[in-house]
Amino acid sequence: MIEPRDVNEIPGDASQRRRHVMKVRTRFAPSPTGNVHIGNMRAAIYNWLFARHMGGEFVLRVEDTDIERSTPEAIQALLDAMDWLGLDVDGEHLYQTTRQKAHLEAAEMLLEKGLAYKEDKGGTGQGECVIFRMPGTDTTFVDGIKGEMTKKAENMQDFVIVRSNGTPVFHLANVLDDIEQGITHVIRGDDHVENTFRHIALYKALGAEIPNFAHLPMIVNKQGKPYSKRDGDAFVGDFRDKGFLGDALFNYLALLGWSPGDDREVMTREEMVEAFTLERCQSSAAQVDMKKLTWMNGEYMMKLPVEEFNAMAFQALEGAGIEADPEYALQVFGLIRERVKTVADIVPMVGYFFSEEFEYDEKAVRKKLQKDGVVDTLNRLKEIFQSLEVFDEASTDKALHDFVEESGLGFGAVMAPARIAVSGIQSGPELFPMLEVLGRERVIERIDRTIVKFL
RNA sequence: GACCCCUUCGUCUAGUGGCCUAGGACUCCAGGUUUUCAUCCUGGCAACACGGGUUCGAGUCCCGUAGGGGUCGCCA
Repeated sequence: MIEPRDVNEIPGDASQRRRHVMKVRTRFAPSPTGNVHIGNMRAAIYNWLFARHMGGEFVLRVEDTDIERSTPEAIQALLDAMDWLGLDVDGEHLYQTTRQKAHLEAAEMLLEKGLAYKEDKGGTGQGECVIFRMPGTDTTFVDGIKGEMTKKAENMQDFVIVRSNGTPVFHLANVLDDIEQGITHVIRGDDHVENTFRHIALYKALGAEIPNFAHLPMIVNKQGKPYSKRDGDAFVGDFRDKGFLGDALFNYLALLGWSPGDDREVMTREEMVEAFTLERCQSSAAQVDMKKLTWMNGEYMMKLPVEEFNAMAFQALEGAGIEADPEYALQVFGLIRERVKTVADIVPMVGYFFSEEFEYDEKAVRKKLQKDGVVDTLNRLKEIFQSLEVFDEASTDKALHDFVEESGLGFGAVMAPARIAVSGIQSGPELFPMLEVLGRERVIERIDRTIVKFL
């Protein structure tokens, strides 16, 4: 049996001390319920980062003891989410349901040693459950993030480890499985701090070496309360649906409660792995800032290889039920590529390229189109475009400039109506490349339609 | 209520006793670039929760106060 002082009383940073002694191994132990909370996912990210930084291993344990919710689909969703974020796992996954026998045997052993006892707790008549006896000594551990934590013996109570129906309770299963998987560092949410005192007692009773613990602050909403479904976007899937990139969310979440110590924010995986330490983690709660996430996502979007961007755009189109000629679509994507902040921006931004039923922005029509002279301008523009030998970016650009010059109209008085006539809105890609992609036929047709409809 | 923990700009953070008249990023505002929008550039607004100590010197150390959070299940 190894005494706790081995872990807690040697001065210096335990994680570094062990680096040379044993390989670091961290874990992610989610319940597969179909949705992973971002707080949990951030914990997974920190575990992953820490393991990679230390040259150790990161393993997965699926806590699937809730039979009703732990469906194959839910497990797959969990794996997909991890894959999306690029959290690669070492070794085989451990499914907790396969461990029940071992859990129960351990409980039996504790019973035999007198470290646990049976009782009908509270006299509820549910039958006897197995209760772990707290040792009656003060407990101290050094949290990798929060520092030294102490709990007095009188403030700790015995707790149930096997229910009267014979199933093991979380505390027992969790500790036993961490031992089984050789976990050296348990990095988890703040809500487990109190459990840690119990778990340490269990490790001792089981004669196992106590791992290092580190507790991450919670992610909270604007009111400072734990971030929940009510606050929206509480699950990893929500972010994927909103068009965020896995790499961007990873980077954002990594920085929510940790910083490399310098001014870097948009960082590569390698840079984050290199810089990550628990000592640099924050010990106070953090709020998600969607604006900053969106900004960061935009940074990642711009760096995305063209092929990847196009693949995502095609997928988005398909998802929206838009059928498009691939060649034409590719040209359209090129036009909007650098203006997109999230994948979800794509469809609303390209709608008018693929349909003649696009909407006209009312305000734009009123302010820019329904003015004296615009009919003439558009008619003239149409004639010019029709007469062009080649209809492309350069030729439309030149033609329009010439027209502006000879007519004495301002650029705004020509460009704005032209843009609205062909796209319905005032903002968008540069006008001339856009005209080229749309093609002469569409452009002229749309100008005609605009005149009939509004002027 | 008991026991633990937390507290720097609106938000994420840098800061480990002098380099801090507190730095960066996002947001917001103003100007410029782009004769659209987005981008980009420049500038600006904006914080050490409060009160006591310790010290020549405190955002940094100590003690209180206030506020916030977590936990107190045969949930995980």
